[in-house]
Amino acid sequence: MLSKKAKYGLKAMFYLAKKYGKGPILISDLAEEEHIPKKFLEIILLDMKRQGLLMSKMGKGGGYELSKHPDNIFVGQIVRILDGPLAPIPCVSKTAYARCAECKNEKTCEIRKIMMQVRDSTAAILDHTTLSEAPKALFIVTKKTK
Amino acid sequence: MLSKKAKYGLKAMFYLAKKYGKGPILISDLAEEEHIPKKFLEIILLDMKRQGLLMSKMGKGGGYELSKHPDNIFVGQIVRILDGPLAPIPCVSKTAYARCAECKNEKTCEIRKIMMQVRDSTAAILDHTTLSEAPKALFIVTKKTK
DNA sequence: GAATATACTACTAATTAGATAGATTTTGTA
DNA sequence: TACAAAATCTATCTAATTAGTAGTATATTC
Repeated sequence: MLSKKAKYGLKAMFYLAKKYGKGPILISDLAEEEHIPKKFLEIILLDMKRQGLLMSKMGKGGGYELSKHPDNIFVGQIVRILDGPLAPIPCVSKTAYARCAECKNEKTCEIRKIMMQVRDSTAAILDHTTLSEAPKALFIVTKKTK
Repeated sequence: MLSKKAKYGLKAMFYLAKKYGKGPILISDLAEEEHIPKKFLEIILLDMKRQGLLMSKMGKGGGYELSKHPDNIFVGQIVRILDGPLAPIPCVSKTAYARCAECKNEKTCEIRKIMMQVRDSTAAILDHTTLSEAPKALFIVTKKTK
């Protein structure tokens, strides 16, 4: 499940993508427009600024804007910043691998094999989709013939 | 993220699948073999019995076993019972749809479009994989040419 | 230096995850 | 029929995470 934090963050980023090139946008405006609690949004935007996706300016005429073109910001990056790794279990994460404490044999673990597929397909979607477009990736599901 | 509950549940189900046809298995044995806290496992198995995936027998010689052939039990069912809907956001769930409170227009929501894809690919994997096999579904990712 | 913004610190409330304890019911068998 | 083994039920409990709020500090512009 995507947290509200990530959902709000994505909403905010898509909003800023639409306004890209028009100068800084106020947190207050963004919060009001997208129905996001303002103080919560502050935290979210700050997170993304720290990770380099946003620029901010204080004082009059200030606000937030994307630090690069929407074409170059992927949805996967945003989700990882706000919700952590995409992998459903840590033992299949590429960005935050961790062994399962109770696992007897990682190589033969059926759950791991399955969740690896889930991770890969999710990552393929989110890491090919940018803020400027509808999803690029196209998925074709076929049955493997035994 | 998959909860520990779901991970333990899957482990237990794969274990019972291996023992299918050999009569009831004790919770204690299962817990010990797979390193799952016994009392927690009780709850998990009971959940799955209530949903019809397991049969149990009380008293001496009792225990748990699959209620049908492993070929006919899909990983997606188990995950849904233990962790709820597969969809990353409620507005793309097929089994538990709910509108997002803050959403202005569901039809045009970019987040929704993306998460719909994630849901569909996840479901395609989990609902084509049974307890008796390695995953059946094969995923091919291609870039949509604009 | 006043007004306007973000940045930072520090809470709090609600929910969920991950269990544990102990009593009860069912069943096989001595 | 009594006993022991096993699942089942009831009732909590604690810790972590999520979601959000309040108030203060700091930077910028006019």
